[in-house]
Amino acid sequence: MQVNALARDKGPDKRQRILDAALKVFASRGFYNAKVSEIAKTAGVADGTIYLYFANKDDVLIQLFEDRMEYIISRLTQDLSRSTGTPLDRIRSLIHLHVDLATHDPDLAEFITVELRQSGTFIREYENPQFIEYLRILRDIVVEGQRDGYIRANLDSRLIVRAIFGAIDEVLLTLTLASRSRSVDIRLSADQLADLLLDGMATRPEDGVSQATPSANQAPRS
Amino acid sequence: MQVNALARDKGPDKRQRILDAALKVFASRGFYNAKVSEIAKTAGVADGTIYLYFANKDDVLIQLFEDRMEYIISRLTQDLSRSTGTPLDRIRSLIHLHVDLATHDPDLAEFITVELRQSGTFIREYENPQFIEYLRILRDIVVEGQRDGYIRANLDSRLIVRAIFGAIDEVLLTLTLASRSRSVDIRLSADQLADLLLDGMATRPEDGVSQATPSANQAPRS
Amino acid sequence: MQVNALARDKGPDKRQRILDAALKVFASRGFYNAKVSEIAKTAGVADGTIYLYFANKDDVLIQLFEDRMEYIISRLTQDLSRSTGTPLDRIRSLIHLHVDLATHDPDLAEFITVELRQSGTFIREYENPQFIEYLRILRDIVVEGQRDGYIRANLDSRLIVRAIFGAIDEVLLTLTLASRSRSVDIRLSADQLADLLLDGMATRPEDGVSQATPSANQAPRS
Amino acid sequence: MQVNALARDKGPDKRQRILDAALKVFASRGFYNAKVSEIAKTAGVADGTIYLYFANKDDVLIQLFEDRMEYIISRLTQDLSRSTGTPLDRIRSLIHLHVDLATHDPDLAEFITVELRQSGTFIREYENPQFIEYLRILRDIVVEGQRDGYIRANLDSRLIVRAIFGAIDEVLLTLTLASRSRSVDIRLSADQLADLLLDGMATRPEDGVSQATPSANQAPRS
DNA sequence: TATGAATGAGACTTCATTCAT
DNA sequence: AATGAATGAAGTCTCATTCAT
Repeated sequence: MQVNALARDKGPDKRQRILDAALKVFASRGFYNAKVSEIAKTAGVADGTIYLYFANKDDVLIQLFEDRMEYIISRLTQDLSRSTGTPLDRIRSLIHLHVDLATHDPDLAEFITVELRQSGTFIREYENPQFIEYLRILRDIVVEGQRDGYIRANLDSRLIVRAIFGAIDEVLLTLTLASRSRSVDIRLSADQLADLLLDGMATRPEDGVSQATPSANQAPRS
Repeated sequence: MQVNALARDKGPDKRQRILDAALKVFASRGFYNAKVSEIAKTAGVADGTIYLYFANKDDVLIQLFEDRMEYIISRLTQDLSRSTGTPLDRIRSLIHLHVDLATHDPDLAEFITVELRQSGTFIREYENPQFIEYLRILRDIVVEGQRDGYIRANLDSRLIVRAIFGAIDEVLLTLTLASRSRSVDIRLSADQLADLLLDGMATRPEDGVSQATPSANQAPRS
Repeated sequence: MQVNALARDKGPDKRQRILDAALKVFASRGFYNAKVSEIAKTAGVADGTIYLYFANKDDVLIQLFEDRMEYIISRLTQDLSRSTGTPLDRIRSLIHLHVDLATHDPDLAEFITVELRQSGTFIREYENPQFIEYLRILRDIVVEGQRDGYIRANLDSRLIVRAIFGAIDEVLLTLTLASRSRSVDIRLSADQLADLLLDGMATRPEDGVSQATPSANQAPRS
Repeated sequence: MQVNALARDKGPDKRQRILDAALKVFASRGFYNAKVSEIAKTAGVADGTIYLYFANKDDVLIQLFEDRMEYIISRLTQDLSRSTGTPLDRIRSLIHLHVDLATHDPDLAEFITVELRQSGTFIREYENPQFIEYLRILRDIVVEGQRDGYIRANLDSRLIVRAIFGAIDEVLLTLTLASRSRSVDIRLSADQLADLLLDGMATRPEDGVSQATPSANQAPRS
């Protein structure tokens, strides 16, 4: 009788199918150029069906955000809980996770990267709780790192967090767009990005004449 | 210089008045929610007049980009030519310039920050030459810095450039949105951001006692 | 009698439950703003069930009309057969019956009053046989009254019928809408309305100083 | 420059053309079945043009009401100011006016007759000020007539007003619909309706065998 | 050049109706 | 007989763009 509970009759749940389709369409056209009818066609449902699961087009965007951010956060939480390293190690993990996610799901990367910006302008009142949660997780690591002496305490933790996020975000956007044409060594990029953010771009005395290899750049743990 | 301060009725240039109006409207509503008629009203011209200077709404966006990026690049070129320091100093200057610009023209900051992202999706074929030029300038500094040993050569220069831009961009977005409510010490942020990108967030041996952290907590490195 | 008082789950008759629900919804929203799904919910059935009993939404309206008009006509026939008075007395009875019905079932009053008008425009081809029957009954009384000298024969009987109906209809609409807010003495209104239609509003010689009481107004008084 | 003031460039004002078209379409299809595009086509304008003059479809209905009721009220006021007779004479004038109007503009008659009912349900919050004004004018006459002994004071003036309006309204609706097929002597109907409402339908002693002529029925005769 | 009323394509959304279960 | 998720036709309304003045 009640097919609501599990609802796995036709593929992986119609709501999920619609969200998947929306991700694809939003990523390729952008939210405003995406037509509801195109999402419907991509999802293999009728136009009206979308309105059985979502209040309107905006709501599709919002729920898609929440759905994907939730997934990202759960993956992040998993990875971090497994990580036994220093806060710096964990930030490196976080960067790798992002790069991995973007590699496996370029649409998601582009979507998050492009549309997240608009959410400031688009729906000013929408507070985007999942993204705030994401920033909070990252900030907790930074604060812990500052407390324990791994991270410079004279830097504002919120600024660090934003800088990290911005750098990752932009690099991912570039890589994603680039990888659509030519292949890029994304894993290498992750390491370099982590090096840059953790150790800075300036050379150091101990770097010697011929700069150290990436691995050698890591916080000295001899 | 900006002449929109006076903006007499038959203003300095109708085209410029329209661009100024577009900046204001795009910043507050976003490109897609901005109505041509609102730009016209803000500029004090008739709707049709806009089409005497611009091919269409997209073209207003593009020309606004070019106009503002040109201005930014010219400011940047000036600042850099004046600067006699190392490439690292010049990057620090660049960061300060951005923060200054954003402080003086929050609309511009929000516009660039938000709409630039879309230009990837929005007009895929539009190559955004001014932005490319901007990245080129920054990259030249980085490459020079790597050649002269100021910047770690094992980092991909394009990645460095993107990371710098992403970090600045995100921090500016945050600061701009935040400053609309509460006042923020933006100049301090510029310095910290430069410290972070140039020197990294990890503490170093030579950081010594000065750091405000419990020295005992510092990453064990013996 | 109305059985919707109890309306057990497998109620008296699903068709009747739907009609009762439709009356409620049509009265409160009007036919065009009423949603089939709302009727279904009110009736406690599934949307699709309605189409087992009715061809479409229009058909619900039509059958509801016929159902209620049939009821009104049967009540009317009863009352009139019981009445031994003159045609004028019977018209007075008819007016009272209407006012009584409207008092006991405001939804019905509003529904008939508002939606009947549309049936002229709405479904031009629908002849509304029950309403025609209603008018025929009223007309028979009038014609009889004219034949027997109770009613002025120089007035067109169809016009009299329409005028009576129109006056009742409008007064009921007003009373119904008004009574939803404040309480109104509806029975008194029925008497006055009958006085007006039967004896006219102009004073008469015999009315004397203190106008005649309603009961004294009854004709004939030769 | 400003063509707004007079705006008589293209026929009798575009707003008026749209209202005229709306009247025609609403009368023939009813409000809910009327399509905005049909109004536009009938008016000879583009769909979008309608939204330059009206906020939405509902607004067209409301403004049409106000426009036409204003016209009716102005005609009514003229006629009544010219009339030197008793309140009863003036009510007779009012009835004649209505019948004349309906004769000359059947669409208007049908529109007012059918759609006015819905305005109770349709837009409950809309108070329909013009109609209220109309009722007020009629009621003033009735109250004056009661004060001066022409109209029976034991009848509630509001009820009289509603009964008069209802009777006129219904008779007009019938006549209008009927006259679309066969020709009807409408002027005669006006007289008879006035006789009925003013003097009632019951015969009177003085009516004698061959009922009194309309003119002889006029009050007062004390 | 400038205007701004007018245009009309096209998007979102609703909801009566269907049909597989 | 009953369900209610799904359908998709169709309507309202927006707004970039045009063009007669």
